[in-house]
Amino acid sequence: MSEQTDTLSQIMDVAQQIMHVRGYNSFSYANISQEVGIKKASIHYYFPNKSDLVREVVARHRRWFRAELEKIIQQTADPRSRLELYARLYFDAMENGDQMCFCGMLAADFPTLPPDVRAEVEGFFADNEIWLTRVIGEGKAAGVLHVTESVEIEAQLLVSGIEGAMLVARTHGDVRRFRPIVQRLFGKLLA
Amino acid sequence: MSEQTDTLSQIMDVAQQIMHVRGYNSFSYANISQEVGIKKASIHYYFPNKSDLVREVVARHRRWFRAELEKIIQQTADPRSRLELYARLYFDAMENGDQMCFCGMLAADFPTLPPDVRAEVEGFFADNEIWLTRVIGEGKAAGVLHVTESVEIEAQLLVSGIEGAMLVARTHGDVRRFRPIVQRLFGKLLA
DNA sequence: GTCTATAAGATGATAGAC
DNA sequence: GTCTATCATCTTATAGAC
Repeated sequence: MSEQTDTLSQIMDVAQQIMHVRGYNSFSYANISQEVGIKKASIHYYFPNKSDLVREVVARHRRWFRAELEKIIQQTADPRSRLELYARLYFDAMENGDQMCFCGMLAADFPTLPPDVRAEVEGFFADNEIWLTRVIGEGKAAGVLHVTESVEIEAQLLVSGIEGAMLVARTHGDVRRFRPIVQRLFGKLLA
Repeated sequence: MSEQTDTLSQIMDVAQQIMHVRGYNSFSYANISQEVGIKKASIHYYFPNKSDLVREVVARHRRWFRAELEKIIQQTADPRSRLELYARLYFDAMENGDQMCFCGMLAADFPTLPPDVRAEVEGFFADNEIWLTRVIGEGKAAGVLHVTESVEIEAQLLVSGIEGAMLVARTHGDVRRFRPIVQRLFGKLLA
């Protein structure tokens, strides 16, 4: 049951870990080689080229995140609680040592990404926006959320605010700045 | 009066232009060499190493942006108008073809930046936040802005929201998404 | 100031042995 | 599957001629 993680997964894990901090353009096969303990050439056996590796890593992350969103739907039917659990997803990540959203990092590298990787990164944000649009729409209909204008714009603002708060907080070297900003962002909707 | 731009300025201009799109780690002396029409070695005459060049470019951008903020202060005393002109600064940049904030781009590269460059990038966001804190504070005191809690958090939310809106909009390949999100962001304050 | 020449290292990627 | 060996290319940077 608790079998040793296979090489393929290890490569993907390390790739994600390094990319999460340094971005697409400053992580290399040499970095992975060192961390995993295999030679560069062996990585090419699993992933012929860099875009294959990165595409798979982003797609996996996207699937994981979508599953988290689905868990929230199962957990509670209240739109307000759903939004709170959504925000907690990001709070937890930041408090676990993340200093950025993995896909937010790749968004910055967007012009230099291979096309198939770009599609996955865009998809991640689309997943977020679609889910939030649904939840906010239901909250508006039920009269439990304070939404005056477009539900879509409201959803996009939440995603933007979260991503920007991470990006800027890191330049100040203080991830604790993240939480109060995001709480204020959601507060206007929950007020 | 209209003397040909000197080589030093040309190097800085091209460096900023490329970095603005591709970030710190995927622009090179070779790129600049090609655009400006001088050899790589000549760039080192002006800027001994890459961090010197980038630090100067970011510092120059920061000075320019601070001057823009000062212009707004001179132009109107009304906090609401000042916020509108501040937002217009970013709207104009986006409509002029920018797809990201120059310092937002470097914020993503933060862990890989030389220390002196980091300080300038952080300074840019600090400049924004300090200016907004002042304007929002005055608007709150005058009773012309809708601020219920911390003025500082409100200022930080505006900066975060703007930066994130650019970052996410670009992944969707549609800069037109930027304006309505930012209008909504400011709308909650101006309502 | 600008050039040629060159360095030492990293990059993604391939061929072929074991 | 993993390795050694090798590749062409790119990276920042320096020495020294003009």
